[in-house]
Amino acid sequence: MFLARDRWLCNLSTMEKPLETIIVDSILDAIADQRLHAGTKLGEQALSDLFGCNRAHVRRALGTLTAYHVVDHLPNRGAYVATPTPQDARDVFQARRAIETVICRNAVRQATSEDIAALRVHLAQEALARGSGDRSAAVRLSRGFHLLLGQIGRNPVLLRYLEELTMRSSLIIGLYATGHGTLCADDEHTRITDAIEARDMDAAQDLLDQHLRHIEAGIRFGDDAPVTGALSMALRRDAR
Amino acid sequence: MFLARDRWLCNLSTMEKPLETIIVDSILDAIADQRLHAGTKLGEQALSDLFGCNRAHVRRALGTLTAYHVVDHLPNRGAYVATPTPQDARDVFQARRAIETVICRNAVRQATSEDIAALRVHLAQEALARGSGDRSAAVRLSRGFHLLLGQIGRNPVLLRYLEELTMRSSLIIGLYATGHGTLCADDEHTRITDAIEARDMDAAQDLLDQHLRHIEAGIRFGDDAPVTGALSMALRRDAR
DNA sequence: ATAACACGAATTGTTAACAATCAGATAATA
DNA sequence: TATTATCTGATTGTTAACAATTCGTGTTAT
Repeated sequence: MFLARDRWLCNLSTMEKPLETIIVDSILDAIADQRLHAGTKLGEQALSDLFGCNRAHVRRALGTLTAYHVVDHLPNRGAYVATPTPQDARDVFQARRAIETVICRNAVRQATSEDIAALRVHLAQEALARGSGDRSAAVRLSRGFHLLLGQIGRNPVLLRYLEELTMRSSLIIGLYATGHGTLCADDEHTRITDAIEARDMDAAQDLLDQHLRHIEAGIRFGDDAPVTGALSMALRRDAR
Repeated sequence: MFLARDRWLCNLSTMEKPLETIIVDSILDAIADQRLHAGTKLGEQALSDLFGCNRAHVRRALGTLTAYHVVDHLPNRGAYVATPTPQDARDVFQARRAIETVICRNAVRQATSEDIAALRVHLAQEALARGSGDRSAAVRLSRGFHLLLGQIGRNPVLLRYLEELTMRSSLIIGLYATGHGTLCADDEHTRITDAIEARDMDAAQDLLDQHLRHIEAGIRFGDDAPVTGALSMALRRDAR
């Protein structure tokens, strides 16, 4: 039984992403960068115009985003960027601890020297973004560190869940973040990398668990003011 | 901001499920019951005829099943029931251990007496199905035990992942199961329930972890013979 | 006999038109 | 004035027709 792998490899050379993927990633990036705020309506016509494509494509993209629980789909009313409740936030972070601790142990077990090097490069980028005060890049790179860990862990199932959970975390942090405290986790990433390089499984796991608890502790619940942002403005990725 | 909850409650009285959900659940049940085997083609026209509906509905249903990783979607070729590799199986079971151990601790912490009673009822049903030699019911109820545990844990995020993972597990067991050994876990369910009732968190977690390892150990890799089954025959749920 | 090729049938992917539903505004009534 | 009813524009949901690709079969050439 032959899969369509040759076709994928062929397309990889030209990097022609399928249209739906482009839409999904654009919206996901906009949410991660907090250019799209919770509660923003994602109209089908508006998105069709923005991406110059058919409404059916937008519809499928919104479907997968709904499956990610990153947008809420209200029947006959349309799709809106999800507004996670405080309870949602607790559930998401508990799930992250459950999944990322295992990912972390996998990473310690299987990290190659190239993987460690990639982590160091990423840490440097994080430090750079931090130094230049680019909050948007800092958020994206912070998420990227966890995703990189997930790739090193080499369990696609856990990696996929991690992608979804970090995405929802971005939304949550965007909603409830206190001005500081939520992003001051730079040295924690460094310490986790050190533990991985030292092959200290328990230490790495503990550090990651504590790291996630710190992030969660930096969230202020209570006043939920879902700020509605403009759609076309948020989706242009000039700032990148 | 008002959600469409009233509408849902209204529809709950008449139990009018949305069409797509019916299709998804039918296929999922057929896979869980092993009436649909790995590799079976899920043609859009065939499904449209079977469910007497539009092809677009089938298309969406197949899309969500693809998101579940329960069917593989090959561009321009159609949808097939997924054929998990041995590596997939290992990844899935590692993810299950990561998630279900946390679910189990939640269950110990939050189980009410009604929850315990529900577990006991379920155990009785399992014993009954086992006694009558109904393998299909045994598989479904075995999965149901884990899902019930997930509901008691009261973390919707973890519960959703568990639903997907148990579904994929059904596929895996259907593919690689040795005749016996994979279903002889009845008393393990009982012992887990006992530990939950005794509020012994560590014991419950250990029992569940060992339970999952036993299931995984009962899988024979090596000879993958994806048996293709007939579609219309598999989807009729007379045997239920 | 086997491999390569071509053609037709069947299946998937895309698009646009149509129907149904909802939000907001306007008007009517107590 | 506040409330309800109705109407209109806009948005979502559905359907069917059309285009593109693939699969199986039969043919031909080596």
